[in-house]
Amino acid sequence: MILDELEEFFDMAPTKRGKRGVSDADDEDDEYRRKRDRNNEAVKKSRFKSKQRTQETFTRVNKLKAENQMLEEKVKTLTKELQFLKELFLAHASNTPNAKFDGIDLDKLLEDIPDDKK
Amino acid sequence: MILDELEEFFDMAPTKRGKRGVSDADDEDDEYRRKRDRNNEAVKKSRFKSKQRTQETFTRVNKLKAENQMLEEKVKTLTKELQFLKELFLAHASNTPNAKFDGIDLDKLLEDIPDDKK
DNA sequence: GAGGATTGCGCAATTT
DNA sequence: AAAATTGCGCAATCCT
Repeated sequence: MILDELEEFFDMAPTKRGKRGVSDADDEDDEYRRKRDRNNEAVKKSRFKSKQRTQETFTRVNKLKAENQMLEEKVKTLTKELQFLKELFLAHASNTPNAKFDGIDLDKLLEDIPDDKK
Repeated sequence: MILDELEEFFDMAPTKRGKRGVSDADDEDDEYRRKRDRNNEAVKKSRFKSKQRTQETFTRVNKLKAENQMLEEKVKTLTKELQFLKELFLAHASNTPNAKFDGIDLDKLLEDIPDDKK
């Protein structure tokens, strides 16, 4: 612990601990510095990317939420439209018995359509 | 810069710089330490929460994606069903002219339903 | 203004 | 060997 602080104070490379004095082998100190600097850059870069991804994920959520609402609305509309048609259909069938509809259980027919087309 | 390192080495509180020597006033050093420890805990806590939120956001995206697919499927099904009904309707109307349908533009009627119900 | 919460930054270990 | 990722601590700053 204290050694670490001393290393920092004297700008020594921790990996070279004990191999040399303070005044010589500055190449290795320099190399250590270069290494640290490169890593610091890499860290910044990595964290930036990470933040970007997080931000994109938030954006994604909002897009999906909007899309979802649109779809819900569409389903609602289609369902109403379908309901209206069914009622119109049944009303007509009951008022004007017709060969085309005789013997057809409209309710069942209409219910079955979606399953048939799945 | 160098002062900071010395402070670290001697475990001095930066805010108390110059107010005292190294050997006395350990209360303040202790206070500094306690402060740092509390902050370190707060940092851990905060980062944990941050990770939690990120994770939840990812989960949210997946849920929404699934929900979206379900809704798309439903829309597709309803649309097909509706299309089928319209065709059946039109076929019947053309085959058996009826007072109930006379003068009604079925295509227009069917198209207009959704707008009416919006 | 004290104290927790966030955030940027650097170090070092680990991963790729 | 080098870059990317990750945990961690410090300090500045934000927020309450």
